[in-house]
Amino acid sequence: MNTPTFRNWQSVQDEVLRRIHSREWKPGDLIPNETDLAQEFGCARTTVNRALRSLADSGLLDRRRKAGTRVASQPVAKATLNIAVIRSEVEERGQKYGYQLMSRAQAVPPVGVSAGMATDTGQTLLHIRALHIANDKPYAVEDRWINTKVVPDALNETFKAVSANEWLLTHAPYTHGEIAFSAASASKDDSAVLSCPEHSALFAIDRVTWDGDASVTKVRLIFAPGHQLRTDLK
Amino acid sequence: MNTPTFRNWQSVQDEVLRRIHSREWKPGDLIPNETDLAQEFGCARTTVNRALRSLADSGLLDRRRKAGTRVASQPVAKATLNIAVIRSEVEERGQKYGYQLMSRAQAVPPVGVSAGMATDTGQTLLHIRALHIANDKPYAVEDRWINTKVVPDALNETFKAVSANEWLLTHAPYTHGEIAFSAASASKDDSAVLSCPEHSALFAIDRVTWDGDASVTKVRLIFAPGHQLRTDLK
DNA sequence: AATGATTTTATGTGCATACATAATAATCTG
DNA sequence: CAGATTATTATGTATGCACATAAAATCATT
Repeated sequence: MNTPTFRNWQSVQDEVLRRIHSREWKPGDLIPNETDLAQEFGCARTTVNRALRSLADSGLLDRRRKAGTRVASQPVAKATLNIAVIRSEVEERGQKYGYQLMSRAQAVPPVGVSAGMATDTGQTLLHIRALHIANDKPYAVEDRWINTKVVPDALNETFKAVSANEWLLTHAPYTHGEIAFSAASASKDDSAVLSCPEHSALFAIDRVTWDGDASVTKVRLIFAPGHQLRTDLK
Repeated sequence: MNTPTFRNWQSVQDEVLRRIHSREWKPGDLIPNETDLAQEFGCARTTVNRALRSLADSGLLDRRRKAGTRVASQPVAKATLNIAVIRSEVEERGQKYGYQLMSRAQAVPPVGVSAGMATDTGQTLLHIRALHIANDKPYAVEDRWINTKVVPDALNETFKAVSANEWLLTHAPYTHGEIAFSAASASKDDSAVLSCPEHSALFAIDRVTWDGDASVTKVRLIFAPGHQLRTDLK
């Protein structure tokens, strides 16, 4: 009986996955090199490379030049979160989106913020507080500082109709950023805005984005009780 | 003056990124097709393809056959979380890892669990509760149900020395899973184990993994107060 | 004008080949 | 024998070419 041929990289990937999964290739095992696999599968090495590279990207294989390819002994599960605009996020749940600006002011931020944004301690930033609403119920509070040295146009925007969350995406490009997820206890203010008991456990996202070595914005999103951030695991 | 040539896909990618970032190509814009870019950059179309495909993977470009490639109008930021074994997670922070099994029993789970795992309502599962410790302080509580129909070997394992978190990774492969992050209020039990006030806001991770259409395990991890899950944004 | 068939076009992929690069293994040298 | 040098090897990538495929655009037909 002959080995069937694998004509495309997807099917090669599937076969490799099958072998890993069936424990034919166990975690930590060295698998055959690309040339041998190509011969076995009846395809070009390029095709095998594509399949294996993709699996390595997703953390299932460890590859090193000369050392070869082995099945990851601790397959690091990678969960990819799509951080979308809040309006899209709400609408994707089939809910009606609403938005309300709570405050907008230029101010010198607390040191925690200026430190996180690497701005001068005395530098004035634009401070926005707003509420995102889903089906007429509070969804999340946005507390944001904008570096107007980097995004001067923000000063001409009222943020009454369009949220800073959305406006910045299309008006202020960024090169990279950091994001952190945590749990926060509802402050008196939070509880009032989100209409929940004080000290409720709330899900929080903190994010800072950068344009090169200058910070663009720092935002904290605090979600209404019960909020979950979910995704698939591969 | 001549356009410099871009000899590898990384530099092509960098150049494309530069153009997007400099707003030469704005969100929503259609960019030149691969053939034209290849000519402009002085490289093969394959190379351009590699660069653009990679950018599309990371969500910065939208590509459709015949329709062409355009800059994503709402660049969905993708945050990739590496969900590692807790021990590695702790050790990577330079802290000493400790582990303690709290309970291990076969039991019929509450309906919430059997529903989430799609097991029969009456089916007995293996229930593990354990504490993960960092620098001698409580780090996270693990509350786990294991489907012994899928992983019978788990019945022969005491989980006294090795955590289920770790054991399962090397002994029970999975094909896919779901993961959710949320905030939880500390129960009386949680607060005792994690030595924190009752009703503290705690960060929680819920995860279910599957082997084909059978669930392998369902776990809830509740972290000590102040825990953050952080990653870079691209 | 609505419908359906056909053409065109941009991306998607496979292959053979060549060379680059990193990391290990083997060898040489003082 | 330690340390430096060189060879070997597996992956990484660039290229030209061919063909596949999805989807938009066009044309033909009713």
